[in-house]
Amino acid sequence: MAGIKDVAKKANVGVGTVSRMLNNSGYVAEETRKKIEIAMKELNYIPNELARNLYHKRTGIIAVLVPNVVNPFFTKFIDCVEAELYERGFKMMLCNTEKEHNAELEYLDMLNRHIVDGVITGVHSLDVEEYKKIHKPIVALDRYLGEHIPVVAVDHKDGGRLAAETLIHNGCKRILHFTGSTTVESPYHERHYEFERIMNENHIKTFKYELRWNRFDLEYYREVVKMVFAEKINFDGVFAVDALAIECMNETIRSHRKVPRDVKFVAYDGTFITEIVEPKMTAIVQPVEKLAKESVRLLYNLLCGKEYKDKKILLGVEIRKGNTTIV
Amino acid sequence: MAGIKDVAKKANVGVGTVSRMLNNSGYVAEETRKKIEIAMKELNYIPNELARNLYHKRTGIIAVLVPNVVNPFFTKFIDCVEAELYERGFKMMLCNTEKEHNAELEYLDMLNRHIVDGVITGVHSLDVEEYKKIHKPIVALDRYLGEHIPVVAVDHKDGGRLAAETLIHNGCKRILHFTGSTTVESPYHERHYEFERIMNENHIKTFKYELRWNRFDLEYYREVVKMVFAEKINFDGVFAVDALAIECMNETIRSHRKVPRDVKFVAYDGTFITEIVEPKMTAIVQPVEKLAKESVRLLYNLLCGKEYKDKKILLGVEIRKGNTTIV
DNA sequence: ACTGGATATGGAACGGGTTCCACATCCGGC
DNA sequence: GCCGGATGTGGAACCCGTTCCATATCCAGT
Repeated sequence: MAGIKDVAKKANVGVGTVSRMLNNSGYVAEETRKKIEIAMKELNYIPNELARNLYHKRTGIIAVLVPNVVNPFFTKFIDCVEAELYERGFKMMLCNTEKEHNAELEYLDMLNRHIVDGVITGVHSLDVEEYKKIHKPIVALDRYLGEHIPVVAVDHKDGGRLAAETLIHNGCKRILHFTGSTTVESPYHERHYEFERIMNENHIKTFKYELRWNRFDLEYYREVVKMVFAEKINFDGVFAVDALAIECMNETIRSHRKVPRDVKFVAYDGTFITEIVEPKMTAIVQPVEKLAKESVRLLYNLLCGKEYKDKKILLGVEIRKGNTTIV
Repeated sequence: MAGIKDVAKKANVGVGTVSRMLNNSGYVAEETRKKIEIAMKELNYIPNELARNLYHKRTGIIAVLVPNVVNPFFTKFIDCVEAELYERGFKMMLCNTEKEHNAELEYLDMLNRHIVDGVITGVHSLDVEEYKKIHKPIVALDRYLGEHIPVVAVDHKDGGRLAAETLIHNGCKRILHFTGSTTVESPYHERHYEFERIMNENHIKTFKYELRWNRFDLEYYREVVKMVFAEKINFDGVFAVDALAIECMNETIRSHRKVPRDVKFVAYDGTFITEIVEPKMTAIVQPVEKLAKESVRLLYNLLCGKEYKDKKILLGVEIRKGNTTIV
């Protein structure tokens, strides 16, 4: 409860002197320092960050927007971003936009209301127009939000290529291919275009299913798997995001077909869940930690007012061979 | 950039009137309202939340501390807490204390520095003494932090009983039992005490392994599994937290033993990962969503200054039968 | 005509820091 | 002895809203 004025009075100095001492700025005589120190201790003084923030117009808080927290890709992203922000003295405000569709707007508005200093958004929902209005530090994860907002993503085209080539080398002829929703503009579509292109080139049949926008939960993936299996398609290869690939594999196993003998799987993302299933999944691995680091780095540059030439950062992907493919 | 003063000047009114209008408090004539509205629009005025916060001594931000974000139990907890806080108009600041051991202290200090209004802590590290000093809204998840801090937890004793009885009914005679670290005081130990008690009562041999404090990651679990398997113990039942149980099962399968025929598994927590492995795991399920809801409810009561009789909230657990046990 | 409550408004004080300017002192150099 | 830079200090102004008090008007009731 004690404020800087109380400290100043108790120590018989001016408020300016106390402030200078607290911030180690300007001159304060050693003797005065001690007097103030004693006064602070006696009054149990703790600076009120709110008042500081008001003056400096910054809070040291970054909002991170994700469509879903539970999806391991986003979980890991959040985890890494938090660590990276912490390193640079920032705190992370986390926002899950899945349930409340107006949450994204609300969190963006926080930029204007000076509650957060910047935003990292991995959300794939809002109209791009909303972002155009805002000229504050924003970085996008895997999403195009207009010219002025830098994007961090992986080389999805290469990811699509790796997946396609792997399934081809494994001799797959009839492939289930689950793509993201095309209602949002995002770099990730590249992997599906490239995948299809290569499959076409090689005259391999694919069965393409477009997933619904903004659903990343297990329940939905189960629905999709049930639906697809009901069609009794004869397939020998699957390309899908981690959790969906896994659900698909489990259903395959439950239908008494062997993996990888009868069906090969390549998962996209390569989060930890692809490593805890048996057989371990072959996966295209996104370097989530690097994505997080780059996102924070870019945002930090924006915050410091540095010029960023990096409007788009593209990181490499790798394939991690598991036992859902043979070669 | 425009402030309330600019608006007042432009609309030819006093700042008080503008403020009253913004907050819908006190009287403002309809005509004046319109004038102010126009001025606000022209100046593109957005209230500065920071100034508001300073006056009201609140930020609407709650810090949530967890030892690990990636562990699905905590992930789900965070997810639910965020949603619940959002409902009540609060934002969540997320802190992972795993990497930086002083992070916990720093985030607690935010309470004093008025950066956050309250704390929900699921962290199992800091000395309880640190918490005793703080008389601000704090709620603990599954951890005792002293008389004055309410705890939300599940009935671990019952969980231990359910696990024990299940393995016994399944005819297990030699059981691997992985317990949490006993260096922290937490309600969760109850499950291990009860489990051991029942096993002793029934003269069933257990092999007990105490896990290291504050490690919830896969890498560590793998190490533990490798270590235990190296001992070539002959076991027919396992009781462990989700991810560890899964790693254990996978290693079992890789050693060409059949699940559940040769070895039965009961996982503790029952997060989604126990549902995506084949065979699906039998698990003691913690009602994470309820834990989150109760945590937020208690914290909210503290924030409102309501008396809480609820110093300890105990929620029920359930067993979800999967295919890693037979009966 | 008088009174009192409802309606309406302006502006000073406040919340708790930071910064800057004015001013004072001390010391070394010429 | 004078000058100028380094050292040191107090306090007003500011950051941007909120609240409260003083003041004013209007209208209905008696």
